[in-house]
Amino acid sequence: MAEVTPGAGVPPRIRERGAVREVLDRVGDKWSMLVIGTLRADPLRFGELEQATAGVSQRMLTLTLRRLIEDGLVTRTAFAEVPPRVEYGLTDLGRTLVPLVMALAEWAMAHHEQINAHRSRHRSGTADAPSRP
Amino acid sequence: MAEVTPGAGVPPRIRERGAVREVLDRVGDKWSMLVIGTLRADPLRFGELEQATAGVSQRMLTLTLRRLIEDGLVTRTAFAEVPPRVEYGLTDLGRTLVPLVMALAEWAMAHHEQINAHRSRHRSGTADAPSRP
DNA sequence: CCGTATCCTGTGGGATACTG
DNA sequence: CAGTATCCCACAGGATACGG
Repeated sequence: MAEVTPGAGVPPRIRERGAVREVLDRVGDKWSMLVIGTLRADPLRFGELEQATAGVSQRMLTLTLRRLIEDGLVTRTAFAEVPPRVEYGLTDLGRTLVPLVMALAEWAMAHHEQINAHRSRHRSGTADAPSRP
Repeated sequence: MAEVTPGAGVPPRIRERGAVREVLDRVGDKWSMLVIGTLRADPLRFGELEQATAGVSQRMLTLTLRRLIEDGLVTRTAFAEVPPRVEYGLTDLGRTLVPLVMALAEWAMAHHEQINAHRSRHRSGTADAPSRP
């Protein structure tokens, strides 16, 4: 982590916190990461993206894409054809996020069962928490 | 649940998607990642956590911690003293998330300026998007 | 000191219908 | 096909006040 950066008077912990908050506000929503992961291989059309990202509404897909385009993570290419065709793909910047998305996916697949188990245990019995808040 | 079993009828892409959605629903909120990152070194008391996680309200810190405890990512240890003392720390499972948080932090610090620049450009001029949706 | 309870607001996000 | 517009609800999350 860039401790070398001349942070002047700002402690690195604070800068890190702000940065994490920023990135979470941007890609921590319900669909951004999923869209980026879906586009990791090659560009897709709107409809393809809609199908691939099962469960997303047109509205949210549009909004998500707009935000990602504004942030410079995704490109939008409209072909002047009939019927109209639009393709979305990752920018170089967007591609730098792909490893993180994949890491997140791997972590999730590796541990979500364990998490669900632990959660269920708490929900039902609360068998092992004597000092329950 | 037998990951060794080849995904029967379910394509791996789908499982991955579901897992990503799940993990994002759990740690993709406003404070969870931040709390985990803050606890990465050693356990902290409630008040310390509140100060370290600048901007969090008591309510949200409580709720966030409860969810993390339920999911088995964080431990809560209450010492029967006067005045009362409570310490929160990461479980082994929680610790497996730390590298991801750090990676996210590094990505954010490396690219947030570029993102902000791109966003500003779009907000003001929209100088380079002829076919604006 | 460590929370919980209550109230209140903004907004994320779904459903649906319409346009170019 | 690729969106936009509108309505509406649920809930994340802040402020404040109170309990153990």
